[in-house]
Amino acid sequence: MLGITIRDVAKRAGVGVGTVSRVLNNHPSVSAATRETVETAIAQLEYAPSPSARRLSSGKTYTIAALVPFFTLPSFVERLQGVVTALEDTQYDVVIYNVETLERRDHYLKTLARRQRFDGLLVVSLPLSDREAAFLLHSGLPTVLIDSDQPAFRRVVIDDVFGGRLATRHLISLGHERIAYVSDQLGAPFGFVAGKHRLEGYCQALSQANIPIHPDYHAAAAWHGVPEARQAASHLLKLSPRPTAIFASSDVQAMGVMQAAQDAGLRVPDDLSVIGYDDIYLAEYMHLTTIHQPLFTSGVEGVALLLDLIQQPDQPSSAVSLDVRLVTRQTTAPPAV
Amino acid sequence: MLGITIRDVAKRAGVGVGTVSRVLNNHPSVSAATRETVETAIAQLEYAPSPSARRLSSGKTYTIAALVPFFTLPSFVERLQGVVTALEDTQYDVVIYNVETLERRDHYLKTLARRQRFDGLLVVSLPLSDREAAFLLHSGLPTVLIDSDQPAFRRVVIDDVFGGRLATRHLISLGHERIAYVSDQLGAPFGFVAGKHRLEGYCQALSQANIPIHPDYHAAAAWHGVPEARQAASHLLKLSPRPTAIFASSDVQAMGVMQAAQDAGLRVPDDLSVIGYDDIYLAEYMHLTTIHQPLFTSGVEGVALLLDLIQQPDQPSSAVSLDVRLVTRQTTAPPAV
DNA sequence: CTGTTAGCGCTTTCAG
DNA sequence: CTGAAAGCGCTAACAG
Repeated sequence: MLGITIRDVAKRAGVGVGTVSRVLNNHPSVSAATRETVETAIAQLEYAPSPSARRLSSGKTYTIAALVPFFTLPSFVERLQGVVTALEDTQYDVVIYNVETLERRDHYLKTLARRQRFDGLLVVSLPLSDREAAFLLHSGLPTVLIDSDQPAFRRVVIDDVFGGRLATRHLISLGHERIAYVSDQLGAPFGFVAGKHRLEGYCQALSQANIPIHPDYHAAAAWHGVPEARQAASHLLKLSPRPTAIFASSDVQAMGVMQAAQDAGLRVPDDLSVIGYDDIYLAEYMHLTTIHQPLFTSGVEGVALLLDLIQQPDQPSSAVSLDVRLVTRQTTAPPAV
Repeated sequence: MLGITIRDVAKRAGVGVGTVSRVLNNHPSVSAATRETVETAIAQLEYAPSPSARRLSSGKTYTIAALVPFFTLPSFVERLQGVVTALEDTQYDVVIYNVETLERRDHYLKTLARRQRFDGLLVVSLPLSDREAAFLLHSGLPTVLIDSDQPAFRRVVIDDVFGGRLATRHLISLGHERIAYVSDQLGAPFGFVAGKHRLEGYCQALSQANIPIHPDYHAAAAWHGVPEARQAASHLLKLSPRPTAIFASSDVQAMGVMQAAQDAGLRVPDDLSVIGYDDIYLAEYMHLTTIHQPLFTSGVEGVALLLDLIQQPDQPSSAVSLDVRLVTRQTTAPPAV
């Protein structure tokens, strides 16, 4: 099995290497009989083609790269799982690059596009500056964006403004007026825009209901984690008048908010309503009311776009928009009277 | 930049391609002056060597494969993050294979070892049968096991029997005697042994404390998820006498247990103590008392072993054992009197 | 439909 | 210390 080459197979089958290559690649112009012979030889020899040789010769790598920020955050993991799963039945491998700092992002963006390391690139949830976008485009590496909205690319997008509106409207419909919002740093340092968009939706919903927007009711947590959101929410809960509901811009942050509520001796949803965003796997366990967005599916769709783009590189950019929806569980209720 | 080969660099620098290759690979026998010249040429031409060509020629792929079950379960993700992070500053890429069915496991095990697709393989948390072990060993692919204890391999192991003892002892020391255990199916279908080992430790601790082991107090959940553990725990909580404490064999399952407690109107830790296992990121948020095991670190250590093994393939098998420890939070307390 | 041949771009002896 | 040359194993014309 080791050291067996296409030449051995050719000899054994009594054909030329070209023919073996053709059956390997399902080329139509091989007679059934010949194909049969060759396949037998392949089986007998337990031959497996060398990926390296195939890559060099064909110029294709059968590998795509996925650039993912904060690998461990549940929402990114669920997207990534969609990617990995969608690629399972294809001939493509996926190599993962985890981005936790700006340096790494820049480093990867710069190096991944060089030479024929990959047939395609999937950028997950990472906003691209115009410069980076131009660079990638110019590099010729087929690239698809998931959860990132650069018009020059094929991409999978989610309407976070709408999601933010949905969340806030739900709270309003319950009778809340003092509604606070916990987000990340609104873009710094990676330029994530989801938090900003959800804020926008939040403001829209408030305005439409003629509820004044209270800047103090927006707290930006230092990071995307639980403890940071907890701290931000604690601050909010000390305000007077105290908000009766908090919209957290992610489910993970909603967990921090619920912790803060507990710290303050407030019961959810009796004393405080909490709504999250994402609907990660654990949200159900938390009984968390949240905005569901198709995380897994976004990965699957991204792969579909990319494979298509690899086949036909010169396609116009376009966006596939995925829907969000409200999932009502047990952390929201009408405000106490 | 595209289409620039080593030959162009050689011409530009006025040297042979061999010399360029040598500076590319930091071969010692290149004069400082020549190296300088070549490096300048490389920079001017913005040359980047073709990985495909390099692979074919050298027989090395600079890529390792990671086989991971249930990609999305937090404990596996944290191990994987250790792997990805440890590989960041090396020249190795990692491609991920997610295993959710026996078929996929067998498929991957069989195909990954064929030909020079990878320089090494990392098997995470997947027990290997003797047949599979023999197959991998025979294939010659350098393989390291993380959280799996096949003596024929280099591996990173965790003493789950000890961890189980630790958890149970903690409960006993608090005064509990009616201690139940929630696990997965004890091995089926993948043969995971962690649940079994933790059970063993549980039994040991009980015996040492002269507490009789009550078979009814062990419930095997249908899967590793929250709802399954919830159901298993619900069953336990209907027993009489009812257990005063439950040891869940993972933090995710502990969440299900806490849900079941809530369902039954029981307060944690007042009416029921709960201890988990793993200490995943969210455990702290849950205020969950648990057994900490070094998940991230196990990935890092596994990579170290593998890179070492790739350098020197003929090393004896050996195990690196990582420590577990008790982390006391707020879900355990003395039983109500 | 199929055999032959020329590379793909790099690494690595082998001389010198 | 360095240049020339022989592959690595496969794909893709090009003949036939």
